Amino acid sequence: MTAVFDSLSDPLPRRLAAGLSRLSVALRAGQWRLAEAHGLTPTQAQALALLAARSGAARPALRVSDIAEHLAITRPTASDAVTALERKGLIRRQPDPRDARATGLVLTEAGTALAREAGDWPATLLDVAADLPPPEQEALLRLVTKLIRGLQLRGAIAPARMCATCRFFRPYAHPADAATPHHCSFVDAPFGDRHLRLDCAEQDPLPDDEAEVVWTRFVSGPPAATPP
Amino acid sequence: MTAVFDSLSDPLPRRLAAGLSRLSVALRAGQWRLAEAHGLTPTQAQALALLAARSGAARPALRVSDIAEHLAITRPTASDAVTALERKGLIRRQPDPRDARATGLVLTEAGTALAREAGDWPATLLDVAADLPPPEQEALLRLVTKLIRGLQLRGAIAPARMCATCRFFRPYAHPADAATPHHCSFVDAPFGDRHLRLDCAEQDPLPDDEAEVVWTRFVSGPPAATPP
DNA sequence: CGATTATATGTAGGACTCCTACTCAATCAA
DNA sequence: TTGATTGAGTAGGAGTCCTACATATAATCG
Repeated sequence: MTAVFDSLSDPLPRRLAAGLSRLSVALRAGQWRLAEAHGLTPTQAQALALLAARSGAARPALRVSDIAEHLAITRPTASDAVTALERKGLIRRQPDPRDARATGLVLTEAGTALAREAGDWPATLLDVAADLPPPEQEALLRLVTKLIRGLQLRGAIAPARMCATCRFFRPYAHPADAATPHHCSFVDAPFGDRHLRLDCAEQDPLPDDEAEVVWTRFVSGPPAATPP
Repeated sequence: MTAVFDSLSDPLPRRLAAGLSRLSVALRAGQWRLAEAHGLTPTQAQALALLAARSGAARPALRVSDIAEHLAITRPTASDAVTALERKGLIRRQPDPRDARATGLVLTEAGTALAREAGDWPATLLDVAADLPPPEQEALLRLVTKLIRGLQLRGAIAPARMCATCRFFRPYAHPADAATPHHCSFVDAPFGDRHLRLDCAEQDPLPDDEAEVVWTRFVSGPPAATPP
């Protein structure tokens, strides 16, 4: 069972961290190139993309502290980035009707247009991901979902609007259908692991205790076939 | 085969990139906390860790440009970080005997000690990785290996000293042994996916064409059982 | 040998990141 | 109404990260 290498090697989690860190280096470098081509910095581009993803006529405008939380930076740093975006004419600050202390952030037209181009992902990363066989893409998505959930539970990351903790998510509602075993009761349609979302606009988060239940059902995999 | 969600969703590679980006955000934030606790910045800590990992009495000292390449930053930025580390007494610059233009970077004793503490990974990330069931850790390591290889082939990342492109790597040399199907001819021992390394000190890279052959054998999985 | 050309590093300057500590105004709770 | 909390911003400082440019050495080619 145990092999020579078990005592020779770093523990697996440590090597995983190292690997993810290597990916992170490449990702950050790619974001620099991409953002820079549009006169932005990675932080600005991420903030712009976040605003674009979360802007809806019906939803309240994001605030500076939302940006800070989502990018895991301090509020002053987020404030810096927002100031830069405002100076570049990509966003506007407007008073928040709900709270006179707060400032809502809204995209200008120029900002909306730029978010579409600069908010994308480095082409290299997309290419590499696309080169994986589809089943492995699916497996990776599921693993990444787990990691994000773990980070979220430990408070290391802002809550993601993911299927796995959504009110509309019914894991393995169609156990007989291997391709699309889950069900989304928002659009009322079956879907599979390959459709799992990490930032769905329609997501409605469950309270922690209920989320835990749904999550457990999701990670446990399909229920065993019922004996006759 | 196709479901409603196939047309509703972002393509899977795009969602994967988004997910990896979320992990990257958390990782970078964690690196800030960790490095800061030791009076460093993430870049400085990464440079220090790199020097610690690659320092061997027998090996030539790393140079500034090696740091820049590995961290995917420009040489001036790497030069800045190295200057800061030198000012803090953690490394020394010494003339390179092979090339009078170059500067070799060596850790001081203080630097060696600090690299051990500050060069580690954020505890949160290690915990989250360790919480995955071991088979999933193994699967993730294999997937991350593939992504890194892909980034490397596209020149987006410095060559990693990974098993999968090493002269001593014999993928599926023991096809009958599911737990440790590979073989490392450096230590002359069998090992499995869970032992795959991404930065092995003993790695000896194969030339591109031979690496391609070994890589293909690795990603193809175990050979089909021989018919009787 | 001497004149390129390439390489390794470093400097300069500027925009931005990122932090802590602080101010200010609005809100909430007692 | 007083006092604590919250959202935003400022101030100041070290560091990141870039593009250009400067300097020295090395390799190459007549």
